[in-house]
Amino acid sequence: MDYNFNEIESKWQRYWRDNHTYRCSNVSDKPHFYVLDMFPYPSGAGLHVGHPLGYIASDIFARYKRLRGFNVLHPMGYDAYGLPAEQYAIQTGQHPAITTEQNIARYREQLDKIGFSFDWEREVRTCDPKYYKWTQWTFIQLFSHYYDTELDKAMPISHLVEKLERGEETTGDKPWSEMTEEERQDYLMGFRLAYLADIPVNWCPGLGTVLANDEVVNGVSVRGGYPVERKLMRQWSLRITAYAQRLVDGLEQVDWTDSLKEIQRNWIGRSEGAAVWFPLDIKANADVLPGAQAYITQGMPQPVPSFEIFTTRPDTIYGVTFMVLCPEHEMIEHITTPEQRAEVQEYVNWAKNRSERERQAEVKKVSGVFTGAFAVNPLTEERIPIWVSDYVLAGYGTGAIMAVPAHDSRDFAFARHFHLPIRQVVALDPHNLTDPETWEESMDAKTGYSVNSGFISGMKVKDAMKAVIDKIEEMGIGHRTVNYRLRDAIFSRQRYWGEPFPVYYKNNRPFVIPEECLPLCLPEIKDFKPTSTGEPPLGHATCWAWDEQNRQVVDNSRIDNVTVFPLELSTMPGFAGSSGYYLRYMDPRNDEAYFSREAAEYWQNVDLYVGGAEHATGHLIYARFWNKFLFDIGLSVKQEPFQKLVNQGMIQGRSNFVFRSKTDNNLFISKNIPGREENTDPVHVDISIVDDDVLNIEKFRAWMPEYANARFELEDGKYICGWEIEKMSKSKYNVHNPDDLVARYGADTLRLYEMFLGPVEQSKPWDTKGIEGVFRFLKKYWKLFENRTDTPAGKAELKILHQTIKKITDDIERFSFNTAVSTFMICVNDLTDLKTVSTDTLEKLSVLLAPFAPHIAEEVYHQLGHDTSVCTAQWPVCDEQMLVEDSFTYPVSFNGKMRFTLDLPVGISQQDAIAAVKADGRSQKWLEDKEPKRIVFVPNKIINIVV
RNA sequence: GCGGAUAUGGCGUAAUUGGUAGCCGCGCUAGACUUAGGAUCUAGUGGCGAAAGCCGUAACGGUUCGAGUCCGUUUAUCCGCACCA
Repeated sequence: MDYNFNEIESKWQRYWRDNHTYRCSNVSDKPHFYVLDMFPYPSGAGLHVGHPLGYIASDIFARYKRLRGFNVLHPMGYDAYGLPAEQYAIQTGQHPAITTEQNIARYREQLDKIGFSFDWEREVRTCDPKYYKWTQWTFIQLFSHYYDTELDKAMPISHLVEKLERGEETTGDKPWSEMTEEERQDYLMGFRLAYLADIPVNWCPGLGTVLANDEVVNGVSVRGGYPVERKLMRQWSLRITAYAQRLVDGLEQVDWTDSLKEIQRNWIGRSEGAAVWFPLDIKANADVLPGAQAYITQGMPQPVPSFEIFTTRPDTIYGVTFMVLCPEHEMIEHITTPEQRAEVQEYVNWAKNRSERERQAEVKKVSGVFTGAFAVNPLTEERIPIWVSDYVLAGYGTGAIMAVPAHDSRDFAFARHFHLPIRQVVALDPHNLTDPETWEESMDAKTGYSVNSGFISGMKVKDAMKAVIDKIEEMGIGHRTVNYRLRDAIFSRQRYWGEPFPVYYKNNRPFVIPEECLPLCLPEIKDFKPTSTGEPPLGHATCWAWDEQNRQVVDNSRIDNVTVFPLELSTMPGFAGSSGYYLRYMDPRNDEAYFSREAAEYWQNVDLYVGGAEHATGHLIYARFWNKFLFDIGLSVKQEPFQKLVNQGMIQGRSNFVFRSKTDNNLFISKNIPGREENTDPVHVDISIVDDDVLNIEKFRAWMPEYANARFELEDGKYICGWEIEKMSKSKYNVHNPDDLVARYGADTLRLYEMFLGPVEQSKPWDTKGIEGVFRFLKKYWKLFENRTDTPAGKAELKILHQTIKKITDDIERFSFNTAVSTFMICVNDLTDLKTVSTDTLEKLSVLLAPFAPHIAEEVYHQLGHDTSVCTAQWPVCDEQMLVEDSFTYPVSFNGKMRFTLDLPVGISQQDAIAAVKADGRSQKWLEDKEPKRIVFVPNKIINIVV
């Protein structure tokens, strides 16, 4: 009988479902293991062959761990909130919930065909109220906590209030006791981990929403590619910056690739340095001081208005020749001299109205303006001019810098452009200085010695840094500090299809609804566009007000701002739902809590997380932050959520193009015809109507109406298409669908082939050609099984089996699934050479193969007489005795060059081995009767003789 | 510009971690079986050479008895960040 994968696969998929084979319990004596995939956003395009790559790898590992006796949690769910379904709703009016539901059904159907071992009873969907109840709950907790820098953890906001009441903590301008209730609320808002504030945001008019930093690349939105502008808006944010240090430190604990850790470190961008106060030169600025009086810094030795700068190079403070403020700096208007006012005003306005994209595109252009004001270098008491320029960013440090043009390339370019002085204060050779005015570039490296620098002259850069910081701390004009590039995460989206905020507004101030009233369900609306007044889509909801007394959502008409208040109109961003889903899988049906303490204690954290590296600065940072917060408030039991992380590579597509004439829309010119390049434009063509880059002309004409009358200029009677490796996408017509491959070769072949393509971590273009090879392997395995014998295995057979057990086990542990598939092929080839194979060997082999090709393994296992699933079998153990050799074939080399091989008994001594080499006739040619100068003998490795 | 990674036959890749480079598969060549196609099977397949042999892991150099593997310099490709003071 032939290998009938269709029958086998549908039979066992049904069996696994009916028998709940992959159901996983939270109660078990077995050791636990948690294997997680990044849950997908169910897009309308369905799965292509790239999506299952990571799922197959994690499925193999999960199945392997089960066979090794672990209780394995291997769940799957859907990241169901997202922009595409909502954009589709705007275009068609179809409710995103319906679109999402349909897409999920399609995903599930496709996933089921591949034979994954997910415990579907634990499925979660981020758009399910039973799930997002806990997303909202976490938001309430974030709102009700602040970061206590002394305890270095999140604490209830009431803890801060108590400290303020006891006077252990001071508020600055106005004491807590004198504040009104509203002033107190506003003050506390500056500490809450989820807070509302006017902040510059990435506003995307094309999508009608704000976006987080990781959702914007090169000034345009990741989704849709619309331009993004800077805008000041009142928005919810998460104070992720409070966790910056812990997010850096935590990277030491986890088993991730160095490159991914490095990406996160860069994103967090920790830099050590100093904060220094530069006082204004009061004499020079006499006429501009009045408004600046408000900037007298607390704790300064003299009550002089000053501004704070941040520097990583305190050692260069003697080289400061000017200061620069960012255009948004609030002190500009108070210090600018009347003569400079018009010019400064104009510059600030120009900078403000520049789009983010323009600013980034013109980074190399130097611009700026002098304020007319001067500051005093606190160490040299020198008078230094204050400038404004947009190369200083408002969002980093204090938005003000001390410029050291000799040792900072940006300051250097600025100084050159405006003819400001450049003073060298660091030199590799202190006795051999050159005139900085002749330099072509600044000397930025943190090496060498300080020069022209008062008390630090002659010190090494590193020592000088420390000395300067010590000095400014002693003088009370600054201190040692750490700055992070990481920004707080903007948490509001002016969108419909997301989690509603459990927030209502009383006197314009936000209040959270009581936890017991969750979930606050997303209201129905008919129009998914922003309202005519520019409010988010939830502005269309008619029943979206909070009755404080009766604790329920009521009709908008009842809003009186006494007992009934308006609810928040923004919704949460995509990362809200995905930041804690891995925890919910541990206890997904719990209605009393996010997840029980027992479940968390049992599963701890994710042992193996598989997914794409594109989430490095998004999901993988947010989830770590989320988890650390839940750890602080006693829910999560581990600081780091994902112990080991494997990034699967991206499967790219190979697109085909036809070349359409620029002058004649119906004419297509074959690739290699001279002049084709100048006279045509490439147009994507569906890869299914191209074979080996040769276009099927009939199918092309039938493909789309606009091509019905296409004419062609052929070469050798064929139309040759162009090709390119691109991202696999529906719009590029280069998608390979897993369903087609499953129908043609079966799921087991698809699984094996995806693994066989190469290391899981590597990106590569999809190429279906080689799939026949693994299909052939399964057919050979099946044939082997049909020709089995009941006689016990011989020595040769046992050796092959145990070699395979050893190698496969090792390959899986190393996550090297491509070599594992090769190992299987070698094994089956070797066994085929033996003519017959024992049932015992086949049974063990079926267990080894079960993680990779579960359907055929299950069929073989059952036909060999088992009535339980191969998933519950025991992983075979390698009997090392079987692999012991009595002789080893030594490569014998002379002067490092291999000359011949020699079979010698295992365990032979060096003396005997050398004697054997000398006795061998072939060695005479190389020895030439000379005594060897040196002999290298590595048992079971090599014999090398140096003559 | 800064940071990270990668580089091996016509192609995807492998190499017990410093010990016979090219396993396994695709493709290709020849043959067997078939009316034919498909499927299957056998043999061959890094380059040069009739052969012995020589050369060969992006390039150059180094360490070593021995380097794809370790070190240095360079080149190319991919990814991340990008006025972050």
